[in-house]
Amino acid sequence: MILVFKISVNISSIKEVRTLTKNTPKEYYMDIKISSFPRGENLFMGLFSKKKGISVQTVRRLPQYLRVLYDRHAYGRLLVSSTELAEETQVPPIVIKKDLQAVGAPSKMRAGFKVKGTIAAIETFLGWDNLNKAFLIGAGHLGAALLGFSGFKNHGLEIVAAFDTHPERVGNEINGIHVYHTAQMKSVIEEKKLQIAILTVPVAAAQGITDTLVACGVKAIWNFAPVKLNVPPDVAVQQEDIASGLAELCARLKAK
Amino acid sequence: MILVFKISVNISSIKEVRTLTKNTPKEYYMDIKISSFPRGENLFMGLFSKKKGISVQTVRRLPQYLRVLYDRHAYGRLLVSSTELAEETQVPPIVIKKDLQAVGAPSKMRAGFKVKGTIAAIETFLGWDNLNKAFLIGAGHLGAALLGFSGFKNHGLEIVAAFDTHPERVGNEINGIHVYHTAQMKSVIEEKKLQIAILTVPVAAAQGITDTLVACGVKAIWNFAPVKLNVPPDVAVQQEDIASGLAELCARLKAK
DNA sequence: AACTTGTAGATATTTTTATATCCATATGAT
DNA sequence: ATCATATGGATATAAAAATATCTACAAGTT
Repeated sequence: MILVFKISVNISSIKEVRTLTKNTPKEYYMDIKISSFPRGENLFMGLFSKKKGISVQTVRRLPQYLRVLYDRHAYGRLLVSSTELAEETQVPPIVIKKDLQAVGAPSKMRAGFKVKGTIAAIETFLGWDNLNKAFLIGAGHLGAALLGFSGFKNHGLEIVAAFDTHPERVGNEINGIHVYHTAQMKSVIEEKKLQIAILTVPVAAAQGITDTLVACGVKAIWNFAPVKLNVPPDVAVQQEDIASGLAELCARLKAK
Repeated sequence: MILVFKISVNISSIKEVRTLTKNTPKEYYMDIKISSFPRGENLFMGLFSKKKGISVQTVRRLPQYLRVLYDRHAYGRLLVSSTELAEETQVPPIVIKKDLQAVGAPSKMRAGFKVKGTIAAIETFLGWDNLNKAFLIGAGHLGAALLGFSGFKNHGLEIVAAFDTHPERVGNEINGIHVYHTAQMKSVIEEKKLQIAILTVPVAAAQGITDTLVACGVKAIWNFAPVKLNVPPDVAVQQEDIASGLAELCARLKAK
């Protein structure tokens, strides 16, 4: 059997072999790496197939799509195309297509994605189709802002308790959520079987409270304090850092 | 001149040529793509050199480093290694090293990065070494939280005015910042020559206010409303979306 | 003085993410 | 009925970002 290779190389990849003595005639070589395969007809297809998970970036974009989908659903629309979603979200249509395909959104050829099914697919993927009970620590301005945001109920999150140490805050209700003293945290967490914590306390208090949370068996912490928290590997920490966004804005502003 | 090529190929890349007639003997070929070059000695070095900008991810990490650096500086430390920064920030040391090299942070071989110089390099890069005047629209809970955050002055941002439409908010002072009525926005912006807007208004109002901002010549909008804003290309919009973080947390939680 | 070690510096490689291309198909227009 | 067209599906390519490797060096240790 004769194998005929069609090779096209970029001449700049040629390297001179280290000449040990001055009189040796020069030699050259280059390294070759295969990184792509002819479409479809490869003799050894499937050898390199590896299933991938869904990327973090995709996950972060899903809520945007969801908002548009809710809107279209409210208007009775049955289908929505990636092009249309792109106009609303300013995310490129190809990215949207791939994102939705990744979460298994149902579609109809040449027409678009099915609104209802796509909503369901995203909500299921994120676990937003049933409510998780969460609680908040630190009922200051930011904490109050989060407690006042009713949208969380559409996002699978129900904040059922808040904690603080300030005497003038303890005992209050914010948006119908009772503010307990932090000292009661352990008993309330265990009584209500809470697993998701929202941390909006000052930096100095964050790690100490985190240790308590971990001891209480909390499995997820949404941290708004600008410090990295030390937790055991089975606890998920989601870090929100306002300064990151500002830095990005400043860098973009400077670039102009 | 003789060129000697040393070629090593992965056999799975071989493809069969489409045989047009049944009797033609089979042929095979493969495509070759050069994607790496021998270290240092390439004959055509520099041909492909293209200077790259600093990545978005790097920019977003810079504030974290800055916090640790401020702390070390306060303790009188002169040098800090990427390893040490890694412990505090939980960012891999190699990433830190590359990030700091990218902004041109000064260092000392075998000892680490110079604390003072690195702070200066980051602050200069982000433009945080001199104050930009900003204003905030929407003095609700979230707005008040941002107005109350004194840390912005370390981040090159000085909020000098706030706007709202609620009668009970207009005329107040929050953390020393006066709340004007939104109707006065145009005149105050022009009088104080403001270019950076922080948008913490409800979704329904966001685009309308944005149009006004653009008309007033605002060049940067930090948007906390969960909608994409339509702006001309010369205006920078930085989108903060609380739901993205929540989605990421939920996905991580589900993966466990 | 010779050796060990931890670090930045430079580059290479891998992984992840985004974008492009091509195709089959369903829809609507002609 | 035929055709043009917009779309998802599948795949390929490119770009961005993370991670790994190797070297030179300076500071300590023996």
